[in-house]
Amino acid sequence: MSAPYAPNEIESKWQRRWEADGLYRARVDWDRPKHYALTMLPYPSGDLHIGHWFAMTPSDARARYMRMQGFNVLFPMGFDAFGLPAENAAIARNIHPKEWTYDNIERMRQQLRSMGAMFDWDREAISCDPSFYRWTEWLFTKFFEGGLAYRGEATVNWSPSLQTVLANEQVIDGKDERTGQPVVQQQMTQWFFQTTRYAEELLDFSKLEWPDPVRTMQSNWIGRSEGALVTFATEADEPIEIYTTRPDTLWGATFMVLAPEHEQVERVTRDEQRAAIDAYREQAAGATEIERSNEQREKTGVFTGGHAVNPVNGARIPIWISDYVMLGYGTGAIMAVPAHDQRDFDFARKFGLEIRPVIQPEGEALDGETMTCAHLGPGRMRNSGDLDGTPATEARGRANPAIDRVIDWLEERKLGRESVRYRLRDWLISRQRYWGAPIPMLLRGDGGYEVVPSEALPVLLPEGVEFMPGGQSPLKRLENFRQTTDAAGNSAERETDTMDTFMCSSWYQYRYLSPDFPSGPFDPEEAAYWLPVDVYTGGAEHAALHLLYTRFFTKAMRDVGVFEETARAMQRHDRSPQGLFDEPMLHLRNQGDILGEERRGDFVVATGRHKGNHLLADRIEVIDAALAPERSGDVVGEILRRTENVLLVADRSGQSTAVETGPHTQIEIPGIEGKNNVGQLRHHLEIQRMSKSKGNVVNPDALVAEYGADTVRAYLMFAFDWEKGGPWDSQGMMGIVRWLNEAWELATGPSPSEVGDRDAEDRLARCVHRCIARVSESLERFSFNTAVAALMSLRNDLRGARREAAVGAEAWNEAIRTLLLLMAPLVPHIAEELWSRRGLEYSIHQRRWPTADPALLVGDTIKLAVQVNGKRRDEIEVATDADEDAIRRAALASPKVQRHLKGREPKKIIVVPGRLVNLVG
RNA sequence: GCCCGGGUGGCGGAACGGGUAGACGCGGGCGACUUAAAAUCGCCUGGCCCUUGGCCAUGCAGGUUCGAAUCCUGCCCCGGGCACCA
Repeated sequence: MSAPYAPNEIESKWQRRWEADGLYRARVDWDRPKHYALTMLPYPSGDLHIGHWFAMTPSDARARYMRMQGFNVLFPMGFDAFGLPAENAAIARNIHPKEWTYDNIERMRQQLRSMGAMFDWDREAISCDPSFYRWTEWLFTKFFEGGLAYRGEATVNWSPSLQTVLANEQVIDGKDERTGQPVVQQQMTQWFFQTTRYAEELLDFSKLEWPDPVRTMQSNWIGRSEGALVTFATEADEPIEIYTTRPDTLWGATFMVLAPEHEQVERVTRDEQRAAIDAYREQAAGATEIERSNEQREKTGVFTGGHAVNPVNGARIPIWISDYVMLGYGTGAIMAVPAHDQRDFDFARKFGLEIRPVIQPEGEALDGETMTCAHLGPGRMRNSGDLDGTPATEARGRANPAIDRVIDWLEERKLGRESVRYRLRDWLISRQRYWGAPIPMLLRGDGGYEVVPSEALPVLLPEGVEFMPGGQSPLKRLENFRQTTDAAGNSAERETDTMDTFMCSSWYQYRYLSPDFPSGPFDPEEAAYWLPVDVYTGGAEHAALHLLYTRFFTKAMRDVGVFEETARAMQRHDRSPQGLFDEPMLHLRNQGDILGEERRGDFVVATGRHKGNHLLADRIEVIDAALAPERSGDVVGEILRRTENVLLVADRSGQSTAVETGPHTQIEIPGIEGKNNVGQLRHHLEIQRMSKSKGNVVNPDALVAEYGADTVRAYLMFAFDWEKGGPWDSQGMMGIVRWLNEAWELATGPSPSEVGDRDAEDRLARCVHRCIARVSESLERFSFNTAVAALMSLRNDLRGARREAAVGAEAWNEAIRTLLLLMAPLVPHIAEELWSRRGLEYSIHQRRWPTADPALLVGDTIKLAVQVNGKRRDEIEVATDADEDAIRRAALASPKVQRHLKGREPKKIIVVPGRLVNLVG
């Protein structure tokens, strides 16, 4: 009898051995095909959680599978280490952000090692390390020199609680996406990247194999629209340009609206309206995004007193201002067509402005006086001069005949021109915080900006600084940091803002290639071989942020020439660089989220006295829920929630009562000795996102200690659809425990028989080869749960074979050998241990993946379902190579089939090879 | 409101371009072993009925097809994203 499976002993042993042997070091080898597998790097927040395991261990299994398939696989890991939490910890606990960050990294590195993943730790990159951020800074200077980074004034999102500005992508519903704190709009001068220059290219996903939802989200975020720019003359002799996607409704424009911040407001406003306009502008400037949207879209606005002329029909129309027009989109000014735009309609109704229908729907006469909502559908143009009768469809842009004709009409008369606009804004990368890469720019005495030269990089983040409770960056007050000299030796002021941390994660995949490379962001020789990333895995929450930024970054790097040397290196190795630097990651897969487990709350009997509608409890006893009907008390039921000392208890009828406990309340929990307190009572846990405050987090370290890393890995892969995730189920782990225990016994035990039986061995070989095919195909398409299922099936087959005791040593050894190879990517430690115990050559992870023998995937005979009129009635067994005629005869020979045909001849017989035969009567 | 996903046993989930629905596992039931429990092993496990057989079943209602979880139309739920973008 051999020793039982003891995961904790074997796992650390193999982890040490693999590390000592450098088993997972990836080295350039032009004779082998490469595979760059990348999984999103963690932020070093403190501890690795189960979500990290769920993201990384299946990615590791896929990388290992590719390696066994013969690819030279690079699978690196690092830390996205700049960011606010470190700085907040510094303020709260008086620890330097650097110390906090590196302590966390040290702990998380150990936790990551416990996964048994094939991370190449020689390539580890940490974004807050000067050797890394030196090149983040350098890339900024390249972008600046290439005209892609600029300093500009814009309406930006200022977070008072974080004391910094944020990019549009980082603001959701007027709140900061990470903390949920409100954000205000302010005009500020900041550093930007010209992401908008790439809007069109970013909309092209043709080179990418990315999930549909991510592509849609990015497309929506970029928000391309086709329309026209039209200039309206005004009585103030101040022509105003507007952007519209509906030039076909120009004849229905009955007023204009400018954004309150629009610079021409000043000049079109007439004196009698100036006071009202100024008041409105002031109020709009102070409002947060939330306040603007909180008003239930009730339209507000003020008349400027000025008028414009509609260029298409000469109509005199009033000019208003309103905060429903955004300065940052289009030209910040619109023509209002209330008859065909709901927002304009609402505004016109509120302020009694004219509504003039110019698109006539089929069979219905629109009347501006009586309309109750804007008409947005198709129709024909009317009240539109020569263009009356042109059909307007629901299509957008030139695809709509009305829009198409009107744009041509405008261009012929020089009244306007076709224009494409995007919702996407330039990326605001300045942050008024300390813990980030300094922006390597100097403000000269003459007011111009210059870059810190490459030799002087990195601009080091000064360490001896004092943190203020408010969060203001200490860099601003650090005179010896600020005061410096420019290239000419004149005194200059250093930029004290740092860069958005999304900059670091936009290019980290390149630093991994050579994290110590001293003369560039990456070694072109490494890049020439490894780029681009073949498979990228991680959470879908980054769809519009990180994943859009990194695409922009790669294109920008390409355009400022960062990849030129890499391209030359590729050509030296006969690899064409054509198109290889257009996109960072070719294939993307998103895993879902693991949610908290549902748990019943304790069932309690509470007695005490009622006060109002709640109970002051003298005694609370936890009972078996099944006994509840037999017990009586003042309140009997399940604890739904606990807030401090107040329990919310729901009785059988669903009615809930607040039960208040005090120091004298006697609490009895069977199984917990001594005096119990209210904190030991368990409340109901709903399925929701895991968080410490909800008490529903699953700690992977504890699971690894109890079951071993392989079990945790396999369970995460087996229990969920990886792309979907779902609620944790602590009971399910036992299925994996049983599987691995039995695999251990099968592989360490003797073969079932001394002498083999041909038939039994043949049957087993078929099971093995079917398993090879299923596991391969599953891992190929990231279907980890079916890969584990196939391996469990093989375990069942092997169990059956052992019981039958008809398989000889040779066939058995071959089956076990293949089983271990197939298990290796998913559960690397136990596979290695069993491999070694069976005396096979180290390491299993360097062996080739088995291939399924097609001859063994099909038997001599095959079972076919027989349907009569599409309903399954019987099953027949025929020779695999039986022709249609033989199948027909066999089907007709079935008594069950004959009964259902009721003696009639079938009109038609459909034979689906390998599947079924359907007799239609 | 608009745009994406998705609704399959008690539960997690299978079912490659329409072809035997429910693989694999959890949970549950019965039995074996055991003084007992756990562990382990064996069998059963979508529902219903007139039970060597049959009927109904993939959110609901239709449709296309010899055949639909899969395709089409309409509706209902759930999850996510965007949200005065002119």
